[in-house]
Amino acid sequence: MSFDRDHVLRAAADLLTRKATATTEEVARAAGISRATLNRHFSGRDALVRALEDLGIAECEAALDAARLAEGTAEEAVRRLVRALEPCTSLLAFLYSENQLFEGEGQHAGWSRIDARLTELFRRGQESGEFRIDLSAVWLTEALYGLLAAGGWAVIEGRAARNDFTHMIAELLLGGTMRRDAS
Amino acid sequence: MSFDRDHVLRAAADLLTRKATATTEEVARAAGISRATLNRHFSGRDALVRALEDLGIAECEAALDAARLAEGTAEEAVRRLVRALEPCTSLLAFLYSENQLFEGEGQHAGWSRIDARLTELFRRGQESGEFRIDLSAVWLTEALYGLLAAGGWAVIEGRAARNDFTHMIAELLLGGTMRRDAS
DNA sequence: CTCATGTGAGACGTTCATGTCTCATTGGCT
DNA sequence: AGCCAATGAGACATGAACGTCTCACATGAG
Repeated sequence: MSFDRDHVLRAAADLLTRKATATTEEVARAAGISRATLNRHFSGRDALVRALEDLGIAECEAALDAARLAEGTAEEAVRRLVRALEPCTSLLAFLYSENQLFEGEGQHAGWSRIDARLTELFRRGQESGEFRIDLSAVWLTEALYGLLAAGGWAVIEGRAARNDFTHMIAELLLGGTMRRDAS
Repeated sequence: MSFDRDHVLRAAADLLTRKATATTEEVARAAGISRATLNRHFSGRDALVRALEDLGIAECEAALDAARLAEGTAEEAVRRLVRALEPCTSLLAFLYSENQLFEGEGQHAGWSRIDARLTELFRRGQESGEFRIDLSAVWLTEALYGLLAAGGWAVIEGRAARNDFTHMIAELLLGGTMRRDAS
C-alpha cells in the first residue's frame, strides 16, 4: 500500500513508451494508484517526465559503468554496452522521441555526459584502428541511439524477438549488412 | 493568394518534424495562411496529419521506384535507395515518430506495401549471398527506418551535415562500424 | 464597374487534460 | 482500541487547443 516510487516510474515508462500521449489518469491506472496520489508525489506531468528522464539517465550511466567502456577492444566494449543497455531500452526509446517532440529548451546535462562517453568510445575505436574513420564518432553515437530506439519499438510491436535484441543491434552497428568474405 | 495545397503540406511537415506538438495555429502561421483557411481545406488536425501521411507514402513509393530496387546488386540498390529517400527524410522522421506516438489503430496500407518492398530488397541481397543472413530482412528494414530518422534529426539539430547524410546512412547500414581489412 | 469567391482576423462555444480540493476509508503503529 | 498518515474517489475550476461562425476586405472574372 505504501507508495513505491520506483514501481510507479517503471509502469509510467512502460505505458508512455507505447503511447507517449497517455493521460495522467492512464498513467496512474497503469501504476495501480489514483490520479490524486500521482499528483501528490510528482507535482504535475512535467515533473513526472523529468523524473523519468533522471531515471533513464541514471540507468544509462550505470549501464555505461557496467560495460567498462575503456577496457579491452572497442568492439568488445560496444557489445558489452549494447547488452548492458538492453534492459532500459523502452525507457530510452521514450525519452529519445520525447526529446525530438519539443524544440531546444536546453537538454538535461546528463545526456551530454552520456553522449561524451559514447563518442569517446567510438573515437577510441577509430584511433586504435578498429573502427573506420569515414564515419564520425558523433554520427556513430546518433546511429546507436536510433538503432536502440528502432529495436525497442520493433520488440514492443512484436516485429522482432526480445532475445535477438542484443545481437541485432550490436551486429548491425559493428558489422553492417554486407557479408564478410574473410575475417 | 490562391491556396497552394502542396506548399501548405510541406510547411506543415517542416514544422511538425521539429516540433510534433505544434498547434494548428502555429502550423497555419508557418504555412503563411490563417487558421480558418487551414480548417477550410483540412477538416481538422487529424485530416492534416493523414494528408501528410499520404504525401509521405507517395513520395516514399516514388523514391522506391526511382531507386530501381530490383536492378543490379542489392548493395547498389540500397545506395540508390538511401540517396532517393534523402529529400523526404524529415517527413519520414515525423511520420515515424507519429506512428510510435499512438497505439495500433491500424496503420496505413501504404506502409505495408513499402515495408514489403524494402524487406524484399534485403531478402534478395541475402539470397544472392551479398548480405548476411543472421540479421533478418525485417530487422534490416526496421534498422533502415531508425537510421533514416536518426540521421534526419541529427541534420535538423545541426549535429551532422546534410551533405554527409547519404554516405553516413548507407555506409553504416551496409558496412557497419568495423574497419574492413580486405575488400 | 459589379459581383462572386476566397481569405484573414477575431469571437464564441465545446471538449479535454490537468491540477487542486474535499471527504470518507484504509492500513499501520502505539 | 485509538490515532495518524496516506490513499482513493470524486467534484471543481482552469487553461489550452480545437472547430465553427461571422464579418470585413481583397482579388479576379464577367
